[in-house]
Amino acid sequence: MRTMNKSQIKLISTLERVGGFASAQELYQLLRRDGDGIGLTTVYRALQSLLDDKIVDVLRREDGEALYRLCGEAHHHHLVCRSCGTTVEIEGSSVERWAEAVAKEHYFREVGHTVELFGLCSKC
Amino acid sequence: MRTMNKSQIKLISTLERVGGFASAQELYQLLRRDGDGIGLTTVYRALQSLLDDKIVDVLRREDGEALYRLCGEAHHHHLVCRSCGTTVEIEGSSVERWAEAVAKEHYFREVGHTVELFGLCSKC
DNA sequence: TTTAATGCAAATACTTTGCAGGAAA
DNA sequence: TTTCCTGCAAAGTATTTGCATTAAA
Repeated sequence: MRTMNKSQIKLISTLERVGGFASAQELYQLLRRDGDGIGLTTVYRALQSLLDDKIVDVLRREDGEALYRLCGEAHHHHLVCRSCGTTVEIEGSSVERWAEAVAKEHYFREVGHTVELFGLCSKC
Repeated sequence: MRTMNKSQIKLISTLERVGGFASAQELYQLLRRDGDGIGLTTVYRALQSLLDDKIVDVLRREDGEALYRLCGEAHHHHLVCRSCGTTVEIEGSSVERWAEAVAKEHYFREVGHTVELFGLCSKC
């Protein structure tokens, strides 16, 4: 069985609290605000472990910053407003199947995909 | 009409030569290899202008580095080997339609999308 | 004691900015 | 001259790593 240390557990519960996805820097700020004396390095290292153990997923914001979220829930993608940041979760089963097919066609293995939509929401 | 300076033109032709997408750092290296004395700053600034003028598109590599490519050509996506970097261009008309539909459904405007597949190619 | 976890500081890598010199109009 | 372009150096941001200390087993 997997071992899981305190920092990793803290990060998991913070990610649960956040509900969606958050960057390492944001998670760090949230924990510090809660009075936790955790260091930034530890946050990065714990996220890396969680990533290796496939407990969290990573994707990139438009500015290149890494965003982490818990896996396990139905895999979905996001429609993000590039002005105010509003995020809508979207379903993408058809995309999933398409990605699989393309990978197979080109003899690629272990294929993951990045599908994110960015635009302006109705308010912006 | 849009003005376009020498650096911007150099970058456009380099991007044409590359055929696909390339990072600012890569474009800089390519130009230097050709004996061009261009500076990295200028590469970044020219790319930013081309981006503002919607001459180029930007997407993110898995490690967060920005990749630029010319717009206008048939819009397609890529299947990238995360080990050796081999890139296969893939067609994605179904994805295009899906993205459009999702955007409309949520009243989003000016929606662009990022769809990239990363995996291991047959050689790796 | 032996191993794993932590934090600080330093190092990386990409990108942006301030500023002064140079080219172009 | 006046405006735009350029590059160097410095600053900024996210992330990683070396190392010594501490906590845990």
